[in-house]
Order: sequence, then C-alpha cells, then structure tokens
Amino acid sequence: MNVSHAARRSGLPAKTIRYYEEIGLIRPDRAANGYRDYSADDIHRLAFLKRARGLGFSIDECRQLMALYGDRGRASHDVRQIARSHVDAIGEKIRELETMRATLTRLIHACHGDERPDCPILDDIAGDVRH
Amino acid sequence: MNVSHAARRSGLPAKTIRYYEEIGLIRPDRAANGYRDYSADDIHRLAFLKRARGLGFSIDECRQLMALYGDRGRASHDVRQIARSHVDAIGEKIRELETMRATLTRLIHACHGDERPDCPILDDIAGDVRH
DNA sequence: ACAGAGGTTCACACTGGCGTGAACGCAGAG
DNA sequence: CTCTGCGTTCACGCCAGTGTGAACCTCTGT
Repeated sequence: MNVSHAARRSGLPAKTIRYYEEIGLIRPDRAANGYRDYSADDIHRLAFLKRARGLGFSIDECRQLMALYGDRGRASHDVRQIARSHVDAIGEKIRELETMRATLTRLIHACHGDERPDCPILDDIAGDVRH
Repeated sequence: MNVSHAARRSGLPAKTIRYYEEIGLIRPDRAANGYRDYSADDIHRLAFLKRARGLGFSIDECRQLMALYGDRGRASHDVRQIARSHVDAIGEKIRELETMRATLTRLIHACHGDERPDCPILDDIAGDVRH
C-alpha cells in the first residue's frame, strides 16, 4: 500500500505521513521500486495518530501514547495521567481565549464603528485610556 | 534609549523587539555607536504591539492595527472589522478546544486508571470502540 | 592605563507541523 | 514510444519567536 493509498485510508495528507516517518513515528517497509509500503498495522497507527492529534495531543504526547498502546504490560494509570494533564492544558488555553474574547467584545461594543476616526479599540490597545 | 531599556519599558523581551524591527514593525534610530536608540514614540508602539499580541492578534493584524492607529483619517469601522473577525476566530478556537476537552473528559472518566493494561482511552483513540 | 563584567551588535540554527516547489523516477494508457 | 499522473527525494518557507555564539562597545574599579 503506497503513500497516497495510506493517505486515503488514514485520512492524513501524504505529506504529513512522510513527515511522521521522518520524525520516527512510523517505519513503513519499502517496495522494490523504493516506494513506501504501508501494512494494515501502519494504517492503524496513522489513524491512531490522526485521532490523537485531533484531540490536541502534541507529537511528543502522541509518541508516548503510541508507545503505551504498543506496550501490552502498560498501566492504564499512565495513559490517564497524560490525558489529565492535557485536559488541564486545554482548560488553561480556553481560559486565556475567553479572557481575550471578553476584552475584545467589550471594546467592540464601545466602538461606534462608523467613518469617524475616533476608536476606543485602538485607544485601549495603545493604552490611551480616557474616561 | 537602548534595547534593554526599551525592553523594560515595554515589557517585551529584547530579542522580540529586535525581531519586530527585522520584520518592519518598528524602525528605531541608531546611536553613533550603532546601538538601537528608541524614542518615547517607539516605546509606545512596542507597548501597543505587546497589548495587541496579548489579545491574540497575529503579527499581520498588528501591522494593520498599527497602520490604522497612525492614520489620522482612519474610519473606526475598519478597526472594528478586524476586531470582529478576530473575535469570531477566537470563538471558533474555543469551540474546538471545548469539543476536545469534552471527549477527553469522557474518556478519562471511563478509564479506571489502575495498574491493569486495559484502557478505554487508548482503545478509543485507536478506533477499537467496543461496547 | 588596563582588566573584567556586562551590554549590544549580527548571524545563524532551531522549534512544530506541516505546505510548497523543483527535479527526477516509475506505471499504466493510448 | 510517448504522455500523463502518480511516486520519490531534497530543500526551502511559514509563524512568532527563542537560543547560541563571536565580536564589539561601555562602564567601573584599581
């Protein structure tokens, strides 16, 4: 199974698949003509990566999760730990974004938004807070 | 005012300030010895950038906002437009993160988290959804 | 006058997660 | 046999900086 087939089956772009090989996440065989040759197991691993990345895990976390997935003697405790700290990081990120959004929303409401140059948004960003 | 002084005054790392010059966001004078020499106006601009970046605007959006800030004949309409679409983008990002968090939270609750290798989190990521 | 500490300069490499493009090889159709 | 469309490799670009290192400048103490 060559790279474009693997791309269709896994849902990842071919470029991404080659990148994952470059950084050692997967090691497909090579056919006689030099083409990458993906096994069903490789596809399974690619799908795993796609899903883990979709859940926001970093490449490094994916590496750990893959290692745990392949480790028959793993403790589910370890997986849970990775997932927990990732959830915490996501929560932190959400809080940051919500703070930004609240500030911006307030500024947008304060801005009349017409042809005049007066603009509370710019004034606030510039630190020229009057009133 | 040299770069480390400008860093203290603006709250940005010196390295970031030099980077902003490299990409054309600010153009400080040079002293006779070749050192960068920041005016009060430059500091003001750096603080503007810090605040705009803190609100999540991209460098390119910051460039636009700076241009509008310096344009005495600007329409507040234009600024509001940039801010609005940024708020939309933030909202989109928050929704994505919340979806991730919900999925992960569900999986974490399903995982017993002990020394046994059985782990619903990995099974889900791998697509081995039983039950 | 000179040593040493610390500030400043530039240039380059590196990050994550790919995207893009060149230059080439290989497979199947006509 | 040639054409087209895949595949391959390599190299560079992107964002928004951060880290490293050599060389140069400035200040302070003796």
